[in-house]
Amino acid sequence: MDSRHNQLLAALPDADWARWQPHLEPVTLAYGQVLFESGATPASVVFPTTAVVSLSTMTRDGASAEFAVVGNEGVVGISLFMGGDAMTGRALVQSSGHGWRLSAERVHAAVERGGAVLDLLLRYTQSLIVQTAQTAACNRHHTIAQQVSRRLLMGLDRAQSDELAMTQEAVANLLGVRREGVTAAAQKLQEHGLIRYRRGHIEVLDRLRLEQHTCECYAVAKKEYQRLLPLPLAA
Amino acid sequence: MDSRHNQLLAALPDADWARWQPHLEPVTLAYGQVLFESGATPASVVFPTTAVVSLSTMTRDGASAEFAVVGNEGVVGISLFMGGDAMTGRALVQSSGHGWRLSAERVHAAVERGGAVLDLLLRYTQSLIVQTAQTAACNRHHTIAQQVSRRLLMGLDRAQSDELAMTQEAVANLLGVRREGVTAAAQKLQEHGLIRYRRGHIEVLDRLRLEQHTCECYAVAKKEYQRLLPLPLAA
DNA sequence: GTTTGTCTGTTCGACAACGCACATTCCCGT
DNA sequence: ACGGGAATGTGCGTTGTCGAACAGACAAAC
Repeated sequence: MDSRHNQLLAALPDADWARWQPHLEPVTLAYGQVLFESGATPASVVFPTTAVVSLSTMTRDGASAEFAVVGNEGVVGISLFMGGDAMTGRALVQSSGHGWRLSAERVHAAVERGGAVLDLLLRYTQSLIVQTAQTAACNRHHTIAQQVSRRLLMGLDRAQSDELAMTQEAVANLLGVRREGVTAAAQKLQEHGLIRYRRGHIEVLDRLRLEQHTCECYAVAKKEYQRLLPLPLAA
Repeated sequence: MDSRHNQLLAALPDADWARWQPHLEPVTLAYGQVLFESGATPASVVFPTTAVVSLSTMTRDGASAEFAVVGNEGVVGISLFMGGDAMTGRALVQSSGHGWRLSAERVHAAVERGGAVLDLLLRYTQSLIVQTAQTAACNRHHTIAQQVSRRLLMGLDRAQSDELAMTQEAVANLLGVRREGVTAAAQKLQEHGLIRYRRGHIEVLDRLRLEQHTCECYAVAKKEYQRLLPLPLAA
């Protein structure tokens, strides 16, 4: 598994890459694993390659709501370079896979050095803010069906195949809605031939029509990421 | 109006303050004014002193949802130091007042210089992320009454008095709910003696009980701000 | 003091999502 | 091959919010 399968790592200038590369440690992330707990100070950031991580806030009464998804396009643990060490919100592994870990110490050093690395991390953070803000609006205004579609597409962008290994209940927990609501939405999507699912697996058949079916929140977040972190950097 | 009535400016180390002070221009912000439009590149950041600014995302069909509030504790236009020049989301003046403007050029220079100034701006940005993420969860799980209370408290923290100059319809637009819902919530709050209102004015009578009535979202965001930007820095 | 426009109060039906209970179906491991 | 457990399907009644329409009531301007 190439380290540079993570797009942020891939976008590093050669000099910075050379500095980091010896200190990147491979990590295996398993579904359900709590990567960082709310309030804790992470010992390192994680650049996912094949794993997908979900960031969510918990409410007093036990409910939760995802506000961002991080896969091989990003990094988990931004609080380490934003200055406040502790995370707010929980980082939960949503899809098993791999990633690379870099110690807090190295991250801090990179921030002090500044330059292209810091610029990259900050740009990514801005895209994360946009994603979060868009999620807030989505939670307010859009139907469950739209949100399910959005979430599937976001998962797909970070997956290696057309198939997501997640149950409807898992989707419901992420969105913070009832499982039955997700079931109903999934049924409609399947009737229309946009997806096909079986216990714990959701396959996207017609990505284009799924995008049309979704609210704009998906496109807005994706577009903003592409604007802030254009792929040419990764080439 | 003291420049250092803005808490971020007040927290600057003397050396940095000396560098910035000659270049801060006073601005007057009027209710309803669009400070930054979505997609535009701001020419400067604004540090509010008495004004209050609301950050919101617009949906395709014209609805909107506020995801953060910025007053004298923060700065508007973070995209200028985060690297992507353009803002996503609209910055709307919610309460008339004053602030200080600093040109994009100076902001960029400060980022390159790094050090305490950058650290301060990044810490503030992290608190903004927390506020946004919490808003997302709040939109998902909490009732209109709770959200109205939360929003009143957030306005109060950034106001100079116990009275907020805003109509119920304005509150509804911010939250992205119907005006009638806000009316119902305000009535209950008034019955219980927590607030008193008349056309376009809302006075908070019992702040403590209002805080108890609200969801935790208010406290979470406030606490995180205080953790990341403790007041001693401002002394 | 009257007018005008804005703000607030109140109603109705409609609908999305909720909470709960339980039936069914499929996968997986032994 | 088959049983157990997890995942999905379905049916209630209930609640919260919406959309629209209109009545009253206040404040500022003329």
